[in-house]
Amino acid sequence: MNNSQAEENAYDVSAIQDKWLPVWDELRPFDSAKAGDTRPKKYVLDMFPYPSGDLHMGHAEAYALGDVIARYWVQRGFNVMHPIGWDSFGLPAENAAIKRGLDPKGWTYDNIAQQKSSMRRYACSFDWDRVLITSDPLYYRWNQWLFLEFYNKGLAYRKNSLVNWCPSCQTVLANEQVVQGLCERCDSVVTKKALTQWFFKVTEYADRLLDDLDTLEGSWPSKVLSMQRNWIGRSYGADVQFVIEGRDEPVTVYTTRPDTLHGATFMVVAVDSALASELAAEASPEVQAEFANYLDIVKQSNDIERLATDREKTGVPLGRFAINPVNGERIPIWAADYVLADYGHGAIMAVPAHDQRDHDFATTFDLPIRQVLKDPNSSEETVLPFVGEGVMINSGELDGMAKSEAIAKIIDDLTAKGTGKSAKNFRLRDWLISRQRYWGTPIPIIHCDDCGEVPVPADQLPVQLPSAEGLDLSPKGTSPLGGASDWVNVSCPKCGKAALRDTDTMDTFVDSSWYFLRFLSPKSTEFAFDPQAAKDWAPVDQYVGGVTHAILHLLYARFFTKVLHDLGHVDFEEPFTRLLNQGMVLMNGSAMSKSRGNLVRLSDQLDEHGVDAVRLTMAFAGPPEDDIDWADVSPAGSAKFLARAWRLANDVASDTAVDVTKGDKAVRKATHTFLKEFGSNIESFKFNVGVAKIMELVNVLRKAIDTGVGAADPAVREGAQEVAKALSLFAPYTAEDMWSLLGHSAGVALAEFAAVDESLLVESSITAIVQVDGKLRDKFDVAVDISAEELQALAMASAAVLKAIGEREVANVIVRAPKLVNIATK
RNA sequence: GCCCCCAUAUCCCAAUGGCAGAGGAAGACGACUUAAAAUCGUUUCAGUGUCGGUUCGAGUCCGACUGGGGGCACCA
Repeated sequence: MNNSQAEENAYDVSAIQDKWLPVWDELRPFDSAKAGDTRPKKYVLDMFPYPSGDLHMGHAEAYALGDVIARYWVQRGFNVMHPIGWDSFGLPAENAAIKRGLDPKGWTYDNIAQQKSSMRRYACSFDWDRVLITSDPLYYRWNQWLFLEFYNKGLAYRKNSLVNWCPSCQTVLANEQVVQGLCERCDSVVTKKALTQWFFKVTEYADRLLDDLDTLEGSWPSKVLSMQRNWIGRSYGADVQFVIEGRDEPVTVYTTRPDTLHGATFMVVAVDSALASELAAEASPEVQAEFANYLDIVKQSNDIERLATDREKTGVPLGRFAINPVNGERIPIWAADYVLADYGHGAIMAVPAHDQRDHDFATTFDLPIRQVLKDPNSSEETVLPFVGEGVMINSGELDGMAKSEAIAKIIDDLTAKGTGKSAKNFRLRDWLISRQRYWGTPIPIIHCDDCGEVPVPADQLPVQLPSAEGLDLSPKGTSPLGGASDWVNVSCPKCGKAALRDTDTMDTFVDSSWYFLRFLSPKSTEFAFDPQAAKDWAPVDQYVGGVTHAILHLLYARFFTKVLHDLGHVDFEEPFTRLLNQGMVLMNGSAMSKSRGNLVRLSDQLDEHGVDAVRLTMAFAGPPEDDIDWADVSPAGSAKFLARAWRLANDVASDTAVDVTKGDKAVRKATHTFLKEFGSNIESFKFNVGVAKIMELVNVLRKAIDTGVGAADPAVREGAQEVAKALSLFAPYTAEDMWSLLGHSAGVALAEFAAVDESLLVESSITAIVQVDGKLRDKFDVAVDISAEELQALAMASAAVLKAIGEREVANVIVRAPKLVNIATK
């Protein structure tokens, strides 16, 4: 193209990008803290990124979709807070630093700068005055403050227990970070190690975390709700006490099936529990030796082996006996690894006739099996184990009862005798938060020989991370901070004697559990977050992020919010009112990730198609929660459409001052039909449908210009303006340039949509359809206010309809005036 | 093993229980062009995974099945 006229009329992606970025930097359309802003407030939040490199296709999708929502509400007249930050502590920075011999800090902040610059180019509608970086002392100081708030409430505590240990990362892991027995980060087989570690008492909030999910029904994806429910895993049953021969204290077991108590023929305790060791210690030397040997074998196995479903049951008898409280029967006690030490009481009553695992165990070791339920629907002998609903047998006065009746009765009896009570248990465990690594928030506790655990006084916060210089960061099972002797050795805040800092750092999920509150006042040195700002803005109205965080992050953030509520810091109990989970971006069916290689590079896509086309493609590909296979979509097609839309603005031949209400009615109707539907499409996350509606309107306007009312008709200007505004959600550069071509000053992102003129949408006639037995037989135009009788008469007069009815007798006529008549025949 | 979600044209996807097609991609044809690209226009393409049920009427609701995806899983 060498003709200057043609150049002026060409849609030039990179020129448009270069033109508008600096203008926006000046205009700052997304500042949310302007003095005197009276617009209603809305808080839209995208999950903040981990700065592991430049932005990738996954970020591009997430931020494109978050932007659609944030920009939409701005153009609906809201003051939208849409902040961004970086979740910048964590192992990848540390591992990269070790590999390259760099400070994790340098690597992290370089990546942040890179991502920030890419976000600017990507035209994210972030409020750049509200940035936070979790590895800044300004931020993590408040992690420490929160830790101490939790500590003072008894919600942060240290205990020695068997914990998940990743031998490769050389650190402990939370339960949530162990996936199928593997480390979620490096896929190493996780082992168990007895260590003294810090925990947050999530279990104290288990009931509320579960019950309050009901309040999110309809506002969060049902998938996330069910994943959280599964994870918390509440079950109801009973605690039952068994007297142990030769032991003063009885042993309590938890069961969900107290109705089967008469069928308990042995007891099993977790081999790695303190109870098992204690019981074995009083047994014969042979038993002790056998037990010790078995415990050794179990300790050497890992979860992968332990969880293998087809594995044969193992265990050893402890030579001890328990007394069944309902029938006085003497039953043997075994130790086995299929019973978990940290669930319930680490001991079970085994009912082999009605539990698959107990049945397997009894079969393996030839233990007695007693049936106490029979299948009421089968006259034949019940196949054991029978776990369905049945009728009680062999159970004394319970005989003949149904399950629920028997459960109620036995709990009453046990309670009366003081040998049991109803109980519930959770799958959820307390959250292990200490990590033996460098790049994280130091735990603000000092250990003193005399005073024990001493919290760092509030006025001494933050406990700053010492410089990585001179520290050996390589994983060795204890925190690298232990090597910073100047840092570790302090005097006790209580007694002044020599004491040591806690050298562990916090799980980075602590950082992300409350960051949405920090955005309210990200620079405050006075508060973690400004309480007044929390009243004004929080909770988050719309949260956007990947389903990968369905359990971990979202559960922890909910927990934090509830604790903060109970501590009086916030007046709400759920952090995220609405949640949108976007899918993943795939290439030919494969996930793109750092470990598997980024099959498609975002920067290449942006260079090739432009920012707008990539963003539009993300929104148009399909429902946001579905995965996008990049091989199935067409960013080139998006670019083509954007050029087509842009040319409309270029073609409009009327003035900004023109009275659009004088425009062509049919074109105006198309525009206002669009306006009516577009908003609800966006609000219900049907972005793909919203884009299709824009395309439809563009097609109408194209036709109007080329072969219809012409480029000068005011209705064409009106339509083109609304196209520019709507396109601003998806393709901000193109939209801004269109807005400029249409004669407006910069800032289409702040231009509110026109109000729908309902009078344009009123139809005078409509196409009525006539079905015979549900099949379409005729259609004709009728007045919208036609009566049912008239419409039926018209339908019955139709030759096509009469032919379809033929000789049959009409049984029923359904009339839904003015749209439909259905004639049912016999 | 238990629980949840999904299945529409060659592909990606639309369709308050009421005409299966909004939109896009790919394909074909035409206009413009010396030609191509770009652009504009026209156009082809399925009865909705299978079986059964509810209904005047089912892609949509219910049940079973098949296929795909996801969650939980030795949690007593």
